[in-house]
Amino acid sequence: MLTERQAAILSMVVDEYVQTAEPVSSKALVDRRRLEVSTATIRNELARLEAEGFVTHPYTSAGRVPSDRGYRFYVEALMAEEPVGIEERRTVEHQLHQVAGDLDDWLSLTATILSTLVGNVAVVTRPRTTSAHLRNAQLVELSREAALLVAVMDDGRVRQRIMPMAEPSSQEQLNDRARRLNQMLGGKDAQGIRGTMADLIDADDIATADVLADILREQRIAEETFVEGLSNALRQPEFSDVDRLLEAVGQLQAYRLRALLEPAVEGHAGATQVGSMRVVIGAENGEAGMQDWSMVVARYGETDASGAVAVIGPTRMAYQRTIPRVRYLASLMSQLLHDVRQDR
Amino acid sequence: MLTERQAAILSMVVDEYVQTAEPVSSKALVDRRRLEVSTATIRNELARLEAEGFVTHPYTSAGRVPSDRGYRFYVEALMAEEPVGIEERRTVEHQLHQVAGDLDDWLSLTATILSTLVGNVAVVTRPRTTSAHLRNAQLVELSREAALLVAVMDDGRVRQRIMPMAEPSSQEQLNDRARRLNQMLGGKDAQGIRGTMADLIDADDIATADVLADILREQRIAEETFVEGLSNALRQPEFSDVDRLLEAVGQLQAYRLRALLEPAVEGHAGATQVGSMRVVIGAENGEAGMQDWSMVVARYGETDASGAVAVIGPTRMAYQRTIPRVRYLASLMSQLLHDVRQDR
DNA sequence: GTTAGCAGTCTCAGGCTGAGAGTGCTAATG
DNA sequence: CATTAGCACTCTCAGCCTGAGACTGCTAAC
Repeated sequence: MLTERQAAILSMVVDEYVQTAEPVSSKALVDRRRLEVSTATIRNELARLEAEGFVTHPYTSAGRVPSDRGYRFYVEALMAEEPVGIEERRTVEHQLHQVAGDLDDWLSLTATILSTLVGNVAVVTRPRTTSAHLRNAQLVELSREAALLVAVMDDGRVRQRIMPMAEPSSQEQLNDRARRLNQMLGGKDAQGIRGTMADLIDADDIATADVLADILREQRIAEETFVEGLSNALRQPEFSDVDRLLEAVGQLQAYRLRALLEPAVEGHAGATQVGSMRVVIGAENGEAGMQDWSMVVARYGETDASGAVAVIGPTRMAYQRTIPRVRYLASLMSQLLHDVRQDR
Repeated sequence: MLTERQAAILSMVVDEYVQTAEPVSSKALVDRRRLEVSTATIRNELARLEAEGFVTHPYTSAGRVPSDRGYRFYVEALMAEEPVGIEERRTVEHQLHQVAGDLDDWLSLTATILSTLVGNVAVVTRPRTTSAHLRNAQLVELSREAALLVAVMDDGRVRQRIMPMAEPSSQEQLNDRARRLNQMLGGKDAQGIRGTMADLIDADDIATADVLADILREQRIAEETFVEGLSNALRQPEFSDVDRLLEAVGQLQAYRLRALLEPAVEGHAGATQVGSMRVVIGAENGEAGMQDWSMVVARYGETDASGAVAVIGPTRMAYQRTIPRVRYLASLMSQLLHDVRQDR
């Protein structure tokens, strides 16, 4: 459907536009790419590409800009990925191993690294298990009437909650209570705990079990989603106008991003899979107000506990660079997660 | 030094300018405030105020704008605080009691609430103790070779760290180890733990104690500082220009805010105390690039564990509203913190 | 199929202008 | 002596215009 030359030209248009953010003229292509043909020939080809819907015209006498369809074709058929260099890898891995072992640190650092690598907003979500199980609960004395409940879950979350205690108790007594609860509730998910609650007699035990079930079920978008690099993204020329910029700041709130990410990870939407990754371009995500945004998403983790690593930015995005880098960081996260979860 | 009328006029200029964000003309004052004198009289007074440095002129034929000195005088002598209404209090307290008991939740929610209340960026820092003490440590089995160390500190922090274990151990054994460590290290600060380490023999005990000391000493700005309301602040007319806006986004990074807040809390800088609070106006903070920003800061907590609640925004800030609201939320936080820490 | 050439289209920066908003000063007033 | 009317003067700002420049699309020739 596209001749070889047309494909080559489309590819150049995308590359050029991604780099300069200016509509690409026939002259620019001939000059900068040293083509053997004249601008008129290019113009003819561009006109055909436009007829097929791969590029558009902002106005009569402006150069060409890739359309969503153009980007899509580019990503699927034309693009040569820019591999993650050795030096780049070394730096990233060094940074990641720098931080002490804590899942949260890794997630947030990964987002930061990815964001600087690609110059756009990076989002990393915490791995979600189909249903979290209690690994361990502890009670720490705060005062005679209140204790701090610390719950460790098998998805790596650690959550704390201040619990008023009906019956004043010492740390010794709290230890006993925790041991008892761990014995009865350990390894169970929220439903399992609720099921066991009938067997509990002590009021504080029941209250604690109740809170534990709550915590297991709880999902807080803000805490589950690590977003970094807002200011990186905002430096893009597409936001040189204040309204657009404010609009962007609004759209890039954690909870909105989460909503955007969800379908992409699940694989609805027009998203197409490219080497285990999903790339959603422009209006392909159905979201209103997000028609000019693209998203590159990779899952990481295993089937029973997986999260997503993603980059979000204007459709004019360096897909060549972004896609391999998202894939790379997702694979690193998979590895880290695997190490943490090994032989349970 | 200022006549009563001059003071009244200055006050009106501030009020008017805060509201409209437009330089205030003599006519605007007479019209909107129904003054009994003519615009010419006002002009004379304004000229005198300008000679004294309380207001300035952006250009020859523009109205007047308060200077830092003008705001300072206004805050200290003229302003009538706008009290926090009953209804407002009710909503805030309702929201705060809504969330489950966890210090982090309160801190972040407080920042969010404060930000919406005053329409600027709100910053809340975690209470810092002179030196944190270990309250309780737990070890949870992750795999045979790794455990999750969960440390609860007396400043309310709960921190986790994945620990590789030299000696493979079951949860039972980890429990024993935790009990032993709590006995020896409980209640100690980083220094105390390092002092006790000589008494430990087991390699894993030593490694764990080492990490605990680390955690106790550790201070992470990102985790200690809750910043909310960026997009609220950016809607202010002073950021109608993209460069300024981007500049603002850059300045409002957590680590920068922390640097800004520190001296204000300590009480260096030109900051002056107003009813247990500090108000830093414009260039009074020495920071370059922050000359157009003001800051209202209140400490909360007790002498041995205190944090700060603050609002940061353009010098054109509704001090009347902001100051009482910052004070109010700081007092709420003090109360919450007191409840958590009672009779230790 | 390619290309030179040209007319036509559209944007954009820069200059110009008149309206409008304010001020500062002066001289008159109570 | 404080106040005020009045006026000349200053400066901004939005709107308009314009010419340069950038491209395209088409035509006709190669």
